[in-house]
Amino acid sequence: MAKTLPRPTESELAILRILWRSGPSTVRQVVDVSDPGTGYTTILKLLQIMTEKGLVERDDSQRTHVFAPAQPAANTQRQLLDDLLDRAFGGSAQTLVLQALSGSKPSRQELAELRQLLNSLEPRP
Amino acid sequence: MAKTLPRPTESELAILRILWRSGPSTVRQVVDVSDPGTGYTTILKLLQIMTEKGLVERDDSQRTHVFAPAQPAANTQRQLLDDLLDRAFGGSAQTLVLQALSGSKPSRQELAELRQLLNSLEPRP
DNA sequence: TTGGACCTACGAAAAGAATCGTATTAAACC
DNA sequence: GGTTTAATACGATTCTTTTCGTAGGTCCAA
Repeated sequence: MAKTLPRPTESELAILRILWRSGPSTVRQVVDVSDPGTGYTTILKLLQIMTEKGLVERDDSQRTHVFAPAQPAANTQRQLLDDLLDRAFGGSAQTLVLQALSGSKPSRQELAELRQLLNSLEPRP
Repeated sequence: MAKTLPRPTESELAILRILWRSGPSTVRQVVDVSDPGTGYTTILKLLQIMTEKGLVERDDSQRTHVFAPAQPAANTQRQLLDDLLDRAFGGSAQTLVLQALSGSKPSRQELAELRQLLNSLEPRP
């Protein structure tokens, strides 16, 4: 069963974003694409903590360990979204969607895709 | 000009939610609808901090002060949404919207409103 | 006019995050 | 073999957030 992981903190999320994009990475690799000025041991420590929390999985079969996200991006994103929904939007997904849409200037292309999504969601009799 | 306020912390947001729902309130009133077990001075202190940050406005013309949100809910929600968008979704509003929609089961009514919104967003020739 | 109820201010402890210095170990190189 | 290079582990420090105790002021009722 997929037990629910703790919500990643701000810096943890920054690292997860990198891992999602780059795939399994060593500390060095993460450092290389992180905000310049971030110390090596800082990121190492974070990855250690994240391993304890279960947010990432560590392959230590080689001397240089390799870290990978424990969950696909979509899962975590979903979790964060639900979370924000609860905390700030009173649980109304609609309000959230409206805000997201009304702010961005979606292209015609995006609008079309959204229409299609709406259609697919329409409850069919 | 409306300078941008700092992002509210978790507990600050909890209080904002109450103020958005109840309107301007005294400390006592906030306490009464907060999680039971939360101390009076805890909430008072939070409101003081929030006042400093500019998140709420305080009317101290009476002995018992009254606190009101500095921004309408929509503004802050918008800010939080943009923020999450950046931090977790790589800035793609569409991905976010898709996740939000595909998870909830929007009612026919909601779908209709969304369609209408889409129409209003359609770039007119 | 004093005692109790209720308010705000303030400081500080406790808990959680983020950052880094230092120690130690392992590999690689000469 | 011994030195340099590069990795992990760990503790300490700093910063932020949360929580609350205590002190001091104001109002009102007995």
